Amino acid sequence: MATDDLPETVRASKAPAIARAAAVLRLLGKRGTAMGVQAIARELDMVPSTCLYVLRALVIEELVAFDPDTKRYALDAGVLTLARHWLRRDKFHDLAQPVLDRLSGEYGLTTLAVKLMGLGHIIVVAMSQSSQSFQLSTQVGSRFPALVSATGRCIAAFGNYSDAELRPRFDVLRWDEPPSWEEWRRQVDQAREEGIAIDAGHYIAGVTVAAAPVWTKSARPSHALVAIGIGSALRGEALPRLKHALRDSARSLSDQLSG
Amino acid sequence: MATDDLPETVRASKAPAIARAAAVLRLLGKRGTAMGVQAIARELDMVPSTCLYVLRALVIEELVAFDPDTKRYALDAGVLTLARHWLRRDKFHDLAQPVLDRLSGEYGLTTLAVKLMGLGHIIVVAMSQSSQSFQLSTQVGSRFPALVSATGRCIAAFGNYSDAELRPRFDVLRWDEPPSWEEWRRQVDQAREEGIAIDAGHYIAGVTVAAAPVWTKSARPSHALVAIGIGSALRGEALPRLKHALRDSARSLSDQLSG
DNA sequence: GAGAGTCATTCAATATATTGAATATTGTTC
DNA sequence: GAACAATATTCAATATATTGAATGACTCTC
Repeated sequence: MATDDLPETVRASKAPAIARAAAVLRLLGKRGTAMGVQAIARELDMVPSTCLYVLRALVIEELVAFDPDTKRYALDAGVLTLARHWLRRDKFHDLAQPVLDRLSGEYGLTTLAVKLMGLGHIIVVAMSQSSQSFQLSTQVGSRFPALVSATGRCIAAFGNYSDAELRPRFDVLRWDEPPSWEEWRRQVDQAREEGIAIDAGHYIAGVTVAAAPVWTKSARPSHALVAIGIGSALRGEALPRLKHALRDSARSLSDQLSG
Repeated sequence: MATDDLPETVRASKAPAIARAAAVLRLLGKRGTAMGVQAIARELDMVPSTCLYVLRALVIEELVAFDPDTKRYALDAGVLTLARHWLRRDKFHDLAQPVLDRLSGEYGLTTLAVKLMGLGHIIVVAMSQSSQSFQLSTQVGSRFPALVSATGRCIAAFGNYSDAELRPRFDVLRWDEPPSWEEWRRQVDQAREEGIAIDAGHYIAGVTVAAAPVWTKSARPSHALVAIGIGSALRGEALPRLKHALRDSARSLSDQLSG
């Protein structure tokens, strides 16, 4: 989920405490600073006493740290352990990392491997940056809206979504230089033909982004490889070569993951 | 917690669903492989239907991924996002990283920053390895028993725990070359005098580990800096110098964190 | 290709987590 | 330093999550 205000999420579920707990964790993550029971409860529309019990349970599980002096709650290191476990067994992460390193080194840019989480958002699961490229800094675990930038065109091109599903999501995106809906649709079509999507300075001015889909077995792509280059780095000859390399790498990964 | 079989954890709490959810997450993390409802329920002594509802809630929160084909559940990338948030605002992590990098480079060894979670265990929150050192590989998020190795002596020396608390924990530790209780107590005393703890090949044969405590404000140290060197790298002159450097760095971090 | 065994899933009854008002505690203002 | 305001926390009543038996779906065996 992403709503963070937990209206139907809680009501529908048979385990609402879990939805509340997750919302608390996300809130504490977003804020960063430690928060009191009341503040958390207000933010999430929870009853303070309920919030307290949720927090206590999370403290026991070491997902939340409690400072007895200030009576404030913050994320605890337990979340790190979970993340490490995830990274250890994710096949895609393992296979993608060396590919990213090679691409980064060869073309002198930043590369990402992302997991596509439907139409909601994507999550960066691996990253590699060339020593020469400026830190177009993104971290593993970062989330971005699904339809933005090159990855967004990739999802739209290969996800078989209807315009009715895409349009409302598209309309709320934030770009440096927003494309019109028609323009974007054309670029999506082109991405479908070429097997790779390009964002030429729309998402971030002066930055070119390329994204190639990776399939595991389902009808829709589950992941994508992304390359990010400062505009000048991908002028002329370089971009076509990169497109080939990225597309081939993505295909190769798809094969390995399906087999 | 850590028991993972959730006996009193669930019963005592006012939000048992959260304890169950955490246990499920840890189990899925430990196993790595995707699991079915029944298998998870059996492992954790849960009713299958309850387990199903817990899993569904976790899937909605994107902490668990569900494969509709195989009907198996596994950790999802959402845990990454939480971890990233934790790393972003943890003051200790931010301050410790450059210190670790400097120490690693200067002495050609692997350094860690760990968070001390009471007498149960410690969690690695930052790491730096010198290019020349062999990968004494440990990852951010790794957990170790609290009392083992140099960190263990550090905790025992500065934590003000009674022998009655320490002994049972000590007796179940696994070492390459286990020290006797008396021997260990002497080493703990020495650590208290010197302000830094050493494990000379006990935990892992041929590997010397040093750990210096970091205080934030409470009576007990909250973190520690750790240096790990292949035996020969810390013979003779090198070890005393490293001890000084590590202790000074830990002191300096303590000051910065308290201020 | 039928049958047994396992698995995921549903459903109504009950044990229980959630609620909000009341109390205790903390921090703040004059 | 006292009184206030805001917060954390407790507690019993109720709305509800948990339970386990029953159903449906699946896979493996002969």
